[in-house]
Amino acid sequence: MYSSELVKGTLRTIVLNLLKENGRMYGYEITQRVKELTDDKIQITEGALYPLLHALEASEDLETEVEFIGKRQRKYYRLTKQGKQTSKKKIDELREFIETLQILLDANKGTSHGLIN
Amino acid sequence: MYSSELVKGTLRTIVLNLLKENGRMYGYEITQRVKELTDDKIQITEGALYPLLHALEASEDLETEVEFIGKRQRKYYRLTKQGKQTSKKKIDELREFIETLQILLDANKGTSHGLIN
DNA sequence: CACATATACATAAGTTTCTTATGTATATTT
DNA sequence: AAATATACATAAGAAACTTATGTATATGTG
Repeated sequence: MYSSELVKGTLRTIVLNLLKENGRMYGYEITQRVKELTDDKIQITEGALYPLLHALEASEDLETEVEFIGKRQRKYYRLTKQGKQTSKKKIDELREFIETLQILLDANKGTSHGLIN
Repeated sequence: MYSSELVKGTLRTIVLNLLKENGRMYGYEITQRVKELTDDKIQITEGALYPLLHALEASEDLETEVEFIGKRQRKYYRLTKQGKQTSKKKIDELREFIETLQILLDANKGTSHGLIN
């Protein structure tokens, strides 16, 4: 499990990316998919996910349709047209950010500093 | 510039890594170094940095020595023995987290989903 | 068939960690 | 001399979580 501060900033992008790749998903499915894909290393809590989904719906990046499995309700989310743009922007930003982080982490490697320990 | 939510979770690790690579640095120097290394894409604000440095000193991951350049004070920070362990742990965690993110971002690429748009 | 676990949603209080604003002071450049 | 850069610091407010709690249906197990 990663420290929660790390996951914090990337949750929104992770969700947008999943929806981009999968067309539509419901909340519980998202939590399970992330668990699977990350081998339990990232676990999205419901208290973080549901408010985020509601916010993305309110900003019109997501739209919903409710279905019933027996008597139990499922709320499916999918990207709106605007949401597809948002998701692309966020995903590109995250990829660039990762590159920048790697530059930072590798800076000064190969100098006399930091080689011991 | 990256959205602040992205930078949020990584600030502590970035600072610990810089100190690991550079031996000792003072606050203002850290802000400038990060600006340089990231080509202005990450700018650490003083309101974020100084409280963080104080917290890392309180937790005994950092120790300080004050020097004077003329009449102006500089407060140098360096990793303690414990801080070196903390920094290694945090840096390793960040590297792993980046790998996990890349798995997530590349999941489902190559299926029929997500190829259009 | 009772009980535990899994599925599925939701919200609220509290915490952490930043942003934004402000303050103080010295040094350098124009 | 005035603006900008260097150098520290703190405080109020905002954002985005965690943790706890609540409701309800469905499924597996001894």
